[in-house]
Amino acid sequence: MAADTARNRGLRRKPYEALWRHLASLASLSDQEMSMVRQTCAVASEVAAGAELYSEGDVLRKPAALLSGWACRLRVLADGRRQIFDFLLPGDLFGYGAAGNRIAFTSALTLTAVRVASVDCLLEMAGEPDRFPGLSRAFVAARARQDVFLLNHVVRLGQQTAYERLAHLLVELSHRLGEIGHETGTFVPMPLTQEMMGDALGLSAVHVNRTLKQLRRERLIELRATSMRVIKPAALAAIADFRWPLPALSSP
Amino acid sequence: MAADTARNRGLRRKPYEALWRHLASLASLSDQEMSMVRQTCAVASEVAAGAELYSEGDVLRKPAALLSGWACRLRVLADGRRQIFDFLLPGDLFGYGAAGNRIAFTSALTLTAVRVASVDCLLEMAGEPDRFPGLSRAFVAARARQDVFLLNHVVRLGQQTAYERLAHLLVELSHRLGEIGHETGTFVPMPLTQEMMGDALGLSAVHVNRTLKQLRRERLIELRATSMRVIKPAALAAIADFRWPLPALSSP
DNA sequence: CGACATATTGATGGTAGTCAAACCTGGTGG
DNA sequence: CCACCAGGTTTGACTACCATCAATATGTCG
Repeated sequence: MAADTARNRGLRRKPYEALWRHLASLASLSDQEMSMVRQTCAVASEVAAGAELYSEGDVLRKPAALLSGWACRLRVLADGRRQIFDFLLPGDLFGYGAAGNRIAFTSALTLTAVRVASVDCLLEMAGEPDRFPGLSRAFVAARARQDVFLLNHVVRLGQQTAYERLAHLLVELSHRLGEIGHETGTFVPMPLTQEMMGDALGLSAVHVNRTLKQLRRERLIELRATSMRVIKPAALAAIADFRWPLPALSSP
Repeated sequence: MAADTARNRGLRRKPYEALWRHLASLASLSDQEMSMVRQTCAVASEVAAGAELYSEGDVLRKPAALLSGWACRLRVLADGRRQIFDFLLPGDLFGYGAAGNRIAFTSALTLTAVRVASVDCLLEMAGEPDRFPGLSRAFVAARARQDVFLLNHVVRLGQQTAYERLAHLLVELSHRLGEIGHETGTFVPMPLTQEMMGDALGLSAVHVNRTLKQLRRERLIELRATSMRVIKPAALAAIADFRWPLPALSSP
């Protein structure tokens, strides 16, 4: 099984670890809330790589979390060009609309085999800020975080060179992986193909390849088949004009 | 109808007309709600061109509507490069965060002199879906609309050529102006300089100029100093792979 | 092993950036 | 009234970044 090899290589992780770490990084959760998060992750389903999680125009009925594996939100143009809006990493929430909206404005596609858990019940809890302030704030922050990533993405695409774009994407992913327990400076998962990076960054796969080569030559990163190591995070961040953390979020 | 003469002259619109038309295009409003919208617009303040409406990181305390004039949301990079995320047109709401978030992730800048009205009270009404379903749905839809514009913007920047990007932007603006009473096919306001278009589309002002020239040569558009006429909307939309209207929004 | 996807490298061309100069146009003030 | 100026537009010449096409590795899985 692909899932086994992937897990054996890295640390053996509990099914709930990514979601738990992710939410905890967004707001402090009560014992009860943490317990609910763990319970939620107990029931998960496997989805193969390359499958559609939902499609543009769908009614969003099934809020969910990614427990393992990667996915992306994207749009496919009439002539087959693809634009990836953002990547979904383990621990990320998806499939719930902003502020009452229930229609998907993008499609979502798995990039690797993934494990998915429904978070219906967490989302309902988050709707009661008085009883569950932690979860409530975490869900608001999760959405805000996604909005910020999208704005950063616009800046990458509009203003940065291929070199800067790639640096920016890699630091961003590195930081996000850090939040779910992968220490920066070590080898972390990187299952994206160069074509996927190209579809996200508005570059051809060939040019992604050449640019990665340059980053490697300069000893800023090190690449393996499905993992990566950021050697000089600060240098990469400087190249990319990368900003982290998110602007502080107000409490409701 | 008073609106007709106003439209023909291109000026002398009622202060509330743009906001009223905009909200009405998003949801049907009750008489009471419409009356409140008009009252809200009775108190407005003038802001000069080039002023900051709010700044990245600010706490959003003053939800407002643009009654006249244009503005934009943007970010300025460390080295002075600017990326415009979207344009605010008369009738547009701004300065209220998504889903409980109260921090501005972008700055907002006026591009012309504008008139602004606080919509605090409308926003509060929108928070009571049972009493004010129309306003409530309109505010949700307004936010969803902005999200869709941002996603479209990513596609423009990532996948389209300068020619396509400009066509896409112009059709989008043309449609939005249509919603607030400027008939497509006639001369409509276009106060953007070529530099502003470039900052939005990730192009140099010089290249915007050349590309506009091409669109004019092909008799797709006609440009005056501060106004524009889209001669062949369908052709422009085809070039840009433009999609309208928004995906239908579900009722709450 | 053979089929297939992905990565790598080279050669070539087109799209769009940069630099620079000229040209409007509307506003200001002598 | 005209000179002047600032900001915006237009055009040309040159450059560079990145796409495309093509061919070869490398790797993975049935």
